[in-house]
Amino acid sequence: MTDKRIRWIMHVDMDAFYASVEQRDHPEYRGLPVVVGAQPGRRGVVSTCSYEARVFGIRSAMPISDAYRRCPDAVYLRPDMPRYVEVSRQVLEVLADISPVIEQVSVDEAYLDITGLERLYGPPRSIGERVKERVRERTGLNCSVGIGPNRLIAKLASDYDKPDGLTIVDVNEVERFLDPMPVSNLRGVGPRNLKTMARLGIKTVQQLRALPLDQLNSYFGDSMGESLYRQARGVSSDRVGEQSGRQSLSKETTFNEDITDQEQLRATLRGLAAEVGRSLRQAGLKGNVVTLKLRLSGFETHTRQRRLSSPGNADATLFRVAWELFQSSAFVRRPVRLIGLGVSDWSDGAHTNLDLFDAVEDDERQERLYSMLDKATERFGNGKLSLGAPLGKNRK
DNA sequence: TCTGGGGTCCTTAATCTA
DNA sequence: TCTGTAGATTAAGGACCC
Repeated sequence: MTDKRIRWIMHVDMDAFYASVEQRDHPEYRGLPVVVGAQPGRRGVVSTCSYEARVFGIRSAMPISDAYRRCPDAVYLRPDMPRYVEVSRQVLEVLADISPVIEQVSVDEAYLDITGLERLYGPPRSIGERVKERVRERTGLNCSVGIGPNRLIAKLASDYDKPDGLTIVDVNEVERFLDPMPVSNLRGVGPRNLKTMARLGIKTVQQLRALPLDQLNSYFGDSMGESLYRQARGVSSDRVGEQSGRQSLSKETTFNEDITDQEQLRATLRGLAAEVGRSLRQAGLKGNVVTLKLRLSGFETHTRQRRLSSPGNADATLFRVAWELFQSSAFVRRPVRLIGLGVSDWSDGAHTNLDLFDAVEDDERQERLYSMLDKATERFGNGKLSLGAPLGKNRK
């Protein structure tokens, strides 16, 4: 039997998280516009900025050059992720003390299922106040809290009154809460879908709700159509803590100027392969698919991927495949703005003797082994080579 | 005009396979 | 053996999120 009780879901969102941590740790920054993100003068965007910086029109995801133009005297800082992760861990400890059903969705936000905690802590508002107070005591930082019957409403509620807000939406108030809201607040409504909405004359959730499902499907596709239909009615999952784990792992880098130098690209890709390889090994993961990402001048983006003959996480393997993808692409002589390397489709633990190759630490020797294998494959074909598990059959 | 990095999920077209 | 087809898988691109 499924539990049909109305649930109370809480969403906790740290206010201007990175910037607030910096202001907490550096009293001299308090009261000043603080911008955390790329270094001014280089390519990049704003990660987070303090509320003082927002007065100048600076926002997350804004090009750093734009932010600098708006406020050259702001404090510009590079993100210090290890410190933010540490503070995030402290916040999570506080939340775990309140409810055992908890799900961290990013470094600065989390969902809690607080259903049934009323007997312990009082009504939802008291629980929200308790969370805010405890987080402030433990970290010295403010957060915004939203509480509602499901994840969507909780999240919109925490956004509703920022910073330092606490918004509770009862199940009977959901539609009234949603009605005046701009559709851009809904999940999946970015610049593109917003344009389509504008063409249809839809600005608010109330207007969106007037559209029948088949019409939404025809404008936005079946999947997005259904999602919008449900969101407009305040319908969403109330499950907390069912994370599916990571699906891919990648590293990428943007050059300060577009480059064509093959040696520099090769060296960068080798570095990325080493970083991805290290992260994979730390996580105990091996992937079946290697993806090369290229962004050319003009922001033209392409990916090329190849399935490995056996799951891998060795630096040299990742580099070799990615470099081959690059060289066999039509982009070899084009100026490159960004290059990235990713790995996905985790193996279920199947092993082949190719693992022996991957275990060879010396990159040059490993590449020689692989080139010998490639030549042998050319001459005899995969089927004739005895390499343990059948090649290309390691899929789930 | 300018658009990072690291992800997820969806759509579509091409290709493989029963 | 050839051919057509439907469904699954793969590859690429894109929208979006934090």
